[in-house]
Amino acid sequence: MAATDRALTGLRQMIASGELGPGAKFPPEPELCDHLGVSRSSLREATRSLAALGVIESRHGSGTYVSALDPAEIISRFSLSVELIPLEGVLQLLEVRRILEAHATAAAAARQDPALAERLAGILDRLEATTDAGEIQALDAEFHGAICEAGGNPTVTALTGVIRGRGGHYRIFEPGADFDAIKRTSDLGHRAILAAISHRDPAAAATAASAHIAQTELWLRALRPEPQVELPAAD
Amino acid sequence: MAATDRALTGLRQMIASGELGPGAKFPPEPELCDHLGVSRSSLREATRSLAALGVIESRHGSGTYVSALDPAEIISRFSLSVELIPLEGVLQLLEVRRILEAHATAAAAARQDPALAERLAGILDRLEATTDAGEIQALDAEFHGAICEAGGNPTVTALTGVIRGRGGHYRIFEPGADFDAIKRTSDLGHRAILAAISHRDPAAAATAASAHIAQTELWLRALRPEPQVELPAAD
DNA sequence: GACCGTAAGTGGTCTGAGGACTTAACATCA
DNA sequence: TGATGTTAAGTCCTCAGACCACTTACGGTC
Repeated sequence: MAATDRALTGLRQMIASGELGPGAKFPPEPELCDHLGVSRSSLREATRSLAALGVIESRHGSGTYVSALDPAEIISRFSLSVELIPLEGVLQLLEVRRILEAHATAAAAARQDPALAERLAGILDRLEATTDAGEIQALDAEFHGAICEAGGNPTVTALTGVIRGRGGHYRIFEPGADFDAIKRTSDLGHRAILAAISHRDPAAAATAASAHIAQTELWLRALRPEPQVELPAAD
Repeated sequence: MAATDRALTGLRQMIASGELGPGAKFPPEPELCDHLGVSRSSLREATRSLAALGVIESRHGSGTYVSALDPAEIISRFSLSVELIPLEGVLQLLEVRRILEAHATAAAAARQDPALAERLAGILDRLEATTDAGEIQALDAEFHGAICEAGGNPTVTALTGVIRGRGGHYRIFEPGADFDAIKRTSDLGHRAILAAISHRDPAAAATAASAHIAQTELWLRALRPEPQVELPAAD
């Protein structure tokens, strides 16, 4: 087994075995090198790998620690890779978001929290009053994020957040030919979601959220058509 | 900005800008070091980070390449971190699996594919005939995996697969006090799912899948109770 | 008791060297 | 001509040593 893989396996094993729990501190690098039988370079490449995955954190001058191992935080790390996925993959991810967010929106509607409806109404008031692309994206994220949070599963909130962030890069809301129509449709979709939540109607909330995100998927397909399919290679 | 972060940002930028698409080859390390203004150590730590996230691949003796950037493959990389998440987080993830797999199972039921039902029946015949923990886990994964695949969204298949793999580590099916009762309930759940798919009843399929996974969540809670809550620290 | 400077501990970065693997060009032989 | 084995170039992998930057805690000073 290669040196870096040996180090990687060793570090993961230290966590998986329970030797080091969330927040625990690793021994200093020289000691770990000795223990794992690799050079400092290889050890550092292994720790970087785990840090990228959100499993450990290195703090300059302090030490290397096991992260909180919180699924929401780990999923957030995914944005580094999700942001590079091309359109075809983003559409697959948007279906995931649609399914999860429909569920979370229904759960939020079932919660009977007047404060939530009030907060959401305030966000929509601001959202409907602006035409700035960046502000639209931020308020949209705040709206959906608040709903997911009320849904009660932080993992779902993190996952939908990552996907929403990726979709936002396509900037559907740049002023252009169909800007007015798209913006109006989007605003209406948000109001439908809010109405369902205010009426404490989970089924309607799920339907409204699902329809709203499905609409986004259609816009993405229309605005950024897929590249030509490559000719099949003979092999 | 730190050296490794500079390299990381630079590498990601090369992909995000479209300069390098899926499968493209990066320049040799010395050239990249020059271009990014960092040493080879820092560059290599950056490439390791992106490799851990499934964004790039280094091939010994050949070169460094952009990965296929396929969301299913990228999600698979997640298993490295998900496998270390403690129970409380796993339960949050299992809810994600329940939601997604209910959806995928419904989609599979709507597909009207007799070959699928036949294949699933074969898997269940073998599953019901064994009491070996490892074999149960493998066949269970094959059953649910085949259904998700038929659902049509590879990203959903990958995500549910990663979560299922983590849950499997708890080995609910180790022979023990309640083994017979658990096994029988599980087998019945699988048959209910298959019946819904065979009858092309998406709603029933979603319900059956959801109930089956919810049952797994209950077993996990029961068999591996959460650790004691820590006393709140004064700060 | 509060503040500050110092020193030890620890991760971050750079340089240089040699090894291991892949790939393709080339020579050889049937 | 075609297949095969050899060679060399290209590239990533690993190691070692040195120095820098940051954090933390100790002890002194006011």
